[in-house]
Amino acid sequence: MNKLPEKTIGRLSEYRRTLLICLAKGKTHIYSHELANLHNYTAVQVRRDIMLIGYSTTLKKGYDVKALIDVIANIIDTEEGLNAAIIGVGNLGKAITTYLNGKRTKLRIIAAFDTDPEKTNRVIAGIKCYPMSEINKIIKEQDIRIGIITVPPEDAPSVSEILVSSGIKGVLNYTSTPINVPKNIYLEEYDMITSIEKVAYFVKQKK
Amino acid sequence: MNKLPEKTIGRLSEYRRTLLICLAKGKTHIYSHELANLHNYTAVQVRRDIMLIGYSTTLKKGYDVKALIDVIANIIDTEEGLNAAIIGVGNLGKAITTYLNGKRTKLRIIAAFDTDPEKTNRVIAGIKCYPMSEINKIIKEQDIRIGIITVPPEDAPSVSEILVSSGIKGVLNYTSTPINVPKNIYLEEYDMITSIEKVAYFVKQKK
DNA sequence: TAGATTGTTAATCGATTAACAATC
DNA sequence: TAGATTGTTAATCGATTAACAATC
Repeated sequence: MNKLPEKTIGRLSEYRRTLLICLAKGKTHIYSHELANLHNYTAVQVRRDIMLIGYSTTLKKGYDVKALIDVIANIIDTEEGLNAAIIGVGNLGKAITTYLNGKRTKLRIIAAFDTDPEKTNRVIAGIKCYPMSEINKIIKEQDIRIGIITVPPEDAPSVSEILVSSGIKGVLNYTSTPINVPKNIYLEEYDMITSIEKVAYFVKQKK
Repeated sequence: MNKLPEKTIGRLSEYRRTLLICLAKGKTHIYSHELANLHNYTAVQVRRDIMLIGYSTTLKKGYDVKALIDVIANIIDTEEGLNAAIIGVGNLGKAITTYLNGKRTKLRIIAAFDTDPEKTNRVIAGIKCYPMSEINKIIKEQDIRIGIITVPPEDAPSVSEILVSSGIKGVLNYTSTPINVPKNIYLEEYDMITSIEKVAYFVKQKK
């Protein structure tokens, strides 16, 4: 499966979550238009995404929910799972950890880091919190591939550097400071202020 | 200023934050390529965005930081500011409230809602937390235009319905359940699981 | 069969980038 | 002036959608 568009990957992840819920409800098959409606996408969009991953159904009774889940899992997940660490144990760090580790996914947050001595060397939100100085060591020892940055904005660049030099492969930056990473490292940035300001702009337009 | 692309609005919001930091550092002018580098965009992208908002500089010494901030503010902000409410006072709800109200923006989260009687009728993260049953009343009384949903995923659809019927104009959905709103209401959805799974996919590809 | 559905190509739409004239 | 920078159009790239043949 070579080079699926980033947008498609995002939607596949969303489809899977919906499909798992359908499965839990005992639904065995789902039409492209059903899946589309659940996500406010079009049926064509859904069919095209599914085409791209090489799955198809012989029946005209929709896609096999279980089979589709498996195909998506094959694309997104690795068999052994993937370890992640969270850097910055504030409200957001705790929210993400609790949320992600609550789901049964192939992704696990297995370590947290913070500078605050009140927080380090304790178990918070179910995972061990280490002092910042140990990032490099722990990442290597515990084979952590993904780093999630939830520190105050001014610390983002330095944290990002440490992560990169520790050999991390993917970075999720939740601070408002944009960061730079080498091309071979995958970076995703998200800032809430931007989202909220976008909403504000469109609300303003509508008046 | 009619109908700027959504992507441009997002970037303008990001530029502004960077520009404010530049201003605080005493920087009065900034080149398109400087602003671009700070965000991993291209200089053309920056110039084009700025062109679209109708700002231009006579100098060849870069954009006037202060002037550009004002132009962006004119586009995104409303003079009186905009009130928002957060629905669901868990870790994520608290994180967003603290983060947003910490910044000096024209957006204020002025009310929180939760079903948990332990939380209601108290002040949490600096704002009053009301029981869910009062959403309609408070939204109208306090002229709240934006609703931010951070409840458990299964409650998202019902919360969204209440918000819509209370006359909200913009919704930010941070749960993993996609929701539907009428066309005249602006909706932005963000789910962390999807982001992290995207990172996971690309990390996997790179192996 | 008629109607509904899928899979896929081609057309369209939107966003980014290349190219370049104008200007300091 | 030469070099750097901006503003803007045109070209390109990528993503979505329209159209439709095939099939149950």
